[in-house]
Formats: sequence, structure tokens, C-alpha cells
Amino acid sequence: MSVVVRFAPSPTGPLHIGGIRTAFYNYLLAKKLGGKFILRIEDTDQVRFVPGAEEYIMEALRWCGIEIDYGVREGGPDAPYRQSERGVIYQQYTQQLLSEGKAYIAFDTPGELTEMRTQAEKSGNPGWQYNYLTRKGMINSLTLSEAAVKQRTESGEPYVIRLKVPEDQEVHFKDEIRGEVVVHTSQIDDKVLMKSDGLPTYHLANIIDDHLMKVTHVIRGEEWLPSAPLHLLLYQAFGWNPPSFAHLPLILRPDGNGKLSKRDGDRLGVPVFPLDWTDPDTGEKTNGFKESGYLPDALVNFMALLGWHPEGNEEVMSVERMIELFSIEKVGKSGTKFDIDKLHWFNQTYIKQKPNEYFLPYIKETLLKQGMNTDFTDEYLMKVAHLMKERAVLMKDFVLKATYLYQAPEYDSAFMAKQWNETGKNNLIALSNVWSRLNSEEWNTQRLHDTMHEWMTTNSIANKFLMPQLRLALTGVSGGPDSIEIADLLGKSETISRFERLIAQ
RNA sequence: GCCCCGUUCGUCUAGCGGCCUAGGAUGUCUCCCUUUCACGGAGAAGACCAGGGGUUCGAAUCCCCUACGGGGUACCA
Repeated sequence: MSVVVRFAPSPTGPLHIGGIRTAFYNYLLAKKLGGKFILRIEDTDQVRFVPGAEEYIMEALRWCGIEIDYGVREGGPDAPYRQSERGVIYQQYTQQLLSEGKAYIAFDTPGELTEMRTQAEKSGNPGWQYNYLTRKGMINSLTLSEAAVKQRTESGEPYVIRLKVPEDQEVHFKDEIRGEVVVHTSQIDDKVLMKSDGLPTYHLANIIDDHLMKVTHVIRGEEWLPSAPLHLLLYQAFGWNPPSFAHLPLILRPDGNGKLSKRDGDRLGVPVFPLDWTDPDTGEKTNGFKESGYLPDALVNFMALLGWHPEGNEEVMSVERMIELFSIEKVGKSGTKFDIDKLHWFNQTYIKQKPNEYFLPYIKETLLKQGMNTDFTDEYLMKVAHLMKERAVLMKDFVLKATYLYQAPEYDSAFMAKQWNETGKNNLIALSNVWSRLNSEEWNTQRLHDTMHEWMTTNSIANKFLMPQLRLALTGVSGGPDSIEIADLLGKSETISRFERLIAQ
């Protein structure tokens, strides 16, 4: 049987890092086993629908390099892949369940049910459920006469269709990550399958679609673990073979405990979404990993290892390598904290490996975004990339950590106070004279270095009475790339003018 | 409340009965390289494996209990 996996988000907002990871594990498994990857949009909740979310999801997956075989845009053998367009299918299967007595019609309104629950809670029973213990006391096709049901439905009274969960039974299933899980049906409620608006609930639609789309492996977040037995029951009711299940551990917030949320991201200044997202209602903007300066391959590599550990000690690896090594049994069981420091390390590592030209568009974009001068040749920016590659953690560091490569330096007051003195000033004037004698042909790292050292030796100048001052003149700050390389990059006239500017201070 | 899942260095984790006086990575610190920063190199500190009972010649590894954490408990996914 050929392998089919699916990623099935609902378009209720931007996809966050946990969702991306789920999608990615599905993708890895599909690639590993030569299967297909489906993107199915689960938009059965009209109320929570957010405009733009669907597009966002697709954009985010694309940015992460997750390729979709079948989906809303791609089409496929079991289209449509948007649940809101599959209404008749769900109707049909619900009727089947109804006629086989495996589901029933219920008239209790949401209001009545919440009332029921609050009453139960007051009398010391907080976990009231609509299940086989209580359904006999409710208003449904199990307690009403056939005629009464008919009369109510025909008069247009709203109703839902619920699953008739078998009494007193144990549901067993094997989770590929956690092993055997057992739940008693007394713990499972008679889930609503079809809402009063005629749309299916997640549970129903999900099972029907997974079956129809021949999904063989369901990999999803741990929040679905408690409803997995219900899903098994549904497969049973239809007489279908269930796929294999794997429930991924959750991604937890970096500090304290709990599921990582957008709020945590805001609080800690850490992105949780792949791309920038603007809330269509409030207009509130949230920064994504991409725009914050993270590389997609670094993010994906880091994220893949959040909960998965292949055999051996490799950490930095290509997607191809991950596909090669992936196995669901190697996914851990416990929740994982989102460790931004480790992501930074991955990002830095990936930046170092990229060729210089890779950074050109990013540098230009950052310059533009910062409102800085953008008038630089590619040749110049290639050298900047070369100089900054080992020093950048985020993509924007190519600009932000070296603004002096693009505009006149601002002198750091502490650095200035410490290093700017009479001796240094005189030495800088002397160096300026030495370098002024170089013509543009001779203005290169080698000559700059040689002429400077020649002069230093003949005049017995110690490094510490020249080098810091040179750096101060060129960059204004105490750290950064080699001063001579900077002078080379800046060129003669700019270098000399920076000397003069400092000397005039 | 009830149900389900989990618990090894700060963090991500290796470990699936003896190789563990618990390994790697990251982070932290020290030293080297270096005119600075970063990279790179070499080291150090850091978990008595949540706690308690078993099982066994032998347990981080198997079983039970407790604690703690998380998830679920909707006409949301």
C-alpha cells in the first residue's frame, strides 16, 4: 500500500512553529517512504474562519521548503481538498450512520447544554458529558418517538447528529510514539458529528477524508491524543481500517511551562510564526522568523530536532539527510521547550556555509528597510558579505552590526574615551600620510598592511597606540572585521576622510 | 473533578537490564589563535537519571504508587 500523509490545518490564523513541525514530520515520512503529502484545509468552523489564513499556511509551508503533492492549489485524485467544499460527502456518510443506528439526532440546544453543565458543576460534578450514561435523559431520537422526531425536524427545528458511542467497552490503539493507549467508552462523549449549521465537526470530516484520501499515517499534535479513541470508534462505525497514528509532543514555551503561544513570543521577543502576520481584525502585526532574519533551512533543521533525534550525533543536516534518517520511532514523547539560543546557533552555522552572493538581496532589502543608503555595487556588497558572514547571527546583522560599512561611523563614547588620546591622534595622522602616498592600484589589503607595518617598525610604534585608533576612525566601535580589510573595502578617499574626520574631533 | 500523556545536565537530547563512576549538542566559564569582534582549536563546570517501593545476581532502563508538568474534557480545530 502506498503511503499517504496529510497536514490538515484549519484556517483560523497563522500557522505557528508547532504546526510547521507537524507538517514537516509528515513531509519527511512521505519522502522517506516514497509517499504523497496532502494539504487539506479543515475549514468546517465558519465562526473561527480568518481571511488570509489559508494563503498564509501555504506561503509558510513553501518558505520552509515543504512541497505539497495534493492540495487546494495543486488539485489531486481526491479533490476538493477544502472541507467546506465537501459538504455532500459528509451528509451522505452521516445518513449512513444514522440509518445503521450508529448515530442519532439530538435537539438539545447549546444553551440547554451549558445550563446542564453548570448545574452539574454546582452539584459537585464538574465533568458532565453527553454520553451513554446521560443520553437517555436528553431530547433526542433515542428518547423521542419516531413521529416526534420527524415532526421536529420537518418543522425546521435545529438539531445535531451525535455518535452513539458503544456502552462499556475498551478502545485500544497503538500510537507509534507512545505505544498502547487504552480508553474506556464511558470516558468518551457522544460527540457531535454534524452541527446544526449542517457542517460536520472536525472529528467526522477528518475521519471521512482520511479514509477517502487513503491516508495511511496520521501524524499530528499531542492535543489530539485524547480524541484518538473517538476516531477509532468512528472508523469502527464505518467499518473502515484506521491508519496508523503518531501523536507528537508539544512545543513548550522557553520559560516556565505550557504550550508555546503567540503571547510568549511577544513577551520574549521571539517569533513563533514563520512569516509576518497581520491580524485582519485588529491590524496588529506579529513578526515572523523570515522577516526577523532567520534562514528557512536553519529553522527547519532546528525545528526538526525539537523532539526528534536520529541515530548518531549529527545535528546540522540537509533536508535530504533528514529524509534519509527520519523515523517516527525516534521521535520523543515529552514536551519540548523552544530554545531560541540553539536556533541562533543553527542560524549562524547556516549563514557561515552560504556563498557570499546569497546575502546580496537580503543586504539590499535590509538597507532599504532601514532607510539607509542603498547605492552600493554588488562587488562591494560581496566583500561586505565576506567580512560579516562569520559575525552574523541573524540576516539583518549584515547591516545592523556593521552600519559603518554603509555610512559614516558614529563614535562609541566609551571606546572613544578609552582610546582617543594625543599619541593615538599623532599616530593616526602619520598613518594617514603613509597611506595617502598609495595610489588606487596599490590600495589593497597586502599593501596597506605592509606599508603600515613598515612605518610602525621604523618608528617603534606599538600596536596598541595605533590599531584601536585606526578602528575608531574607521568604525567608531570596538569590535568588527579586520581594520585593514575594512580600509581596503572602504577605499582610499573614504578611509582618508574618516581619518580626517576623527582627527578633527 | 475526571480521562489521557509525560518526567535524564539551564536547554535539546543519547540511553531500550550489565559497555553509565550517564555520552553528544547548545548555553556558560577558562585558555589558545588574533591589532578588536567573530570564527576556529583546547579544556572546565553542569544531571546521583522527579521521589518512594518492588522485580532481578544486577535498573536511568521492567512493574506499582506518589508528586509534579502538560494535554483533553465545546454544535473549536
